[in-house]
Amino acid sequence: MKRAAQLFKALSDETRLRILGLLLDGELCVCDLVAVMEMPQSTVSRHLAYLRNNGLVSDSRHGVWMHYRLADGNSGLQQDLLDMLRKNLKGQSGFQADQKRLDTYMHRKQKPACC
Amino acid sequence: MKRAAQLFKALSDETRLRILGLLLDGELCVCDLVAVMEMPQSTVSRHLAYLRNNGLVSDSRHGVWMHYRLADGNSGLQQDLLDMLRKNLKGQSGFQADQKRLDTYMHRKQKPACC
DNA sequence: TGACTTCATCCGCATATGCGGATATATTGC
DNA sequence: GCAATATATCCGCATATGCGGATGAAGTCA
Repeated sequence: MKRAAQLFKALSDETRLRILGLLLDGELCVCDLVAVMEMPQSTVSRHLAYLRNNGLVSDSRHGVWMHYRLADGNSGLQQDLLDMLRKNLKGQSGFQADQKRLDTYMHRKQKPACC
Repeated sequence: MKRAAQLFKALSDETRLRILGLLLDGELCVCDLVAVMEMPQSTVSRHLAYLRNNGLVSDSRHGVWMHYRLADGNSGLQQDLLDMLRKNLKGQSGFQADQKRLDTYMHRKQKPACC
C-alpha cells in the first residue's frame, strides 16, 4: 500500500506527467526533453531523478548523453498505471502540444550531431 | 493534465488510499472509518475533506452522521483509477487488514444505536 | 592535460501537506 | 435553551517538494 501511494505521488506532478507522456513512444535523452518541454535543465533533471528513484524510468548512458525510457513495469499496478496514461493522456491538450513540439524537434534534429 | 496530476496527488497518501479502499464496498460514516482505521478523528476528517475537494468522494448527512461514498467517476480517468484500485488493492496486506477490521466492526455494531 | 558538452546535484527559498490536540459548528432530544 | 454527540476546522509545527541559478562530476575529443 505504501508502494502504491509512492507510485501515485510520482505521477502527481504535471512536469513528471509530461515527461512520462513524452517517453511513451520511446526513449529520449535529457537534452531532448529540455528542448521539447522548454524548461530549465535542472528542473527536468530533478524530476527525472525522482521518477528513476521511484522505479518509473530507467536510464542508460550513451557517451555524454543519458537516455531515459519507461521502466519495465515490475508490478501489476505500475504496468496498469502506464497503460492508463497511454489511454487517458491522448485527449489532453497539454499532452498533444508536447507531442507536436517533439515532432518538429525530431525533424529539425541533425542525426549525427546530437544524441 | 492538471486535473490528472491532482487526481494522482489525491491518491498519493496511504491514509487516503485506505479510506478509498474501505469505501469500495459502499458508504460508511466518519465514525466507522475512525473506528476501523484506528486513527484520530481529525486526521480522518481532514483526509475525507481532501478527497471531497478533489471530487473523489461525496457526502450526505444522515442526522448527526456524515456518510461518505465514492463519487461517481465523472471523468474516464477517475473511473479508471477507481477500477484500478479495486483490482490492485486486493492483494495488499494493509488493505486486507482494514477489510478484516471492518468486518468484525460491522458485526459488533448495534444497528439502531449508531449510524 | 585542458577545453567543451551534458547532466546531476546543491543552494536558498516558497509552498503544500502531514500530524494530533484543541476548539468550533451542527444536529438531536430533552 | 441546554447537554450530548458527531464532525469540521484551527493551531503550531515538521517535513516533502517545487523552483531556477550556480556549481560539480563525468565523458569526449584534440
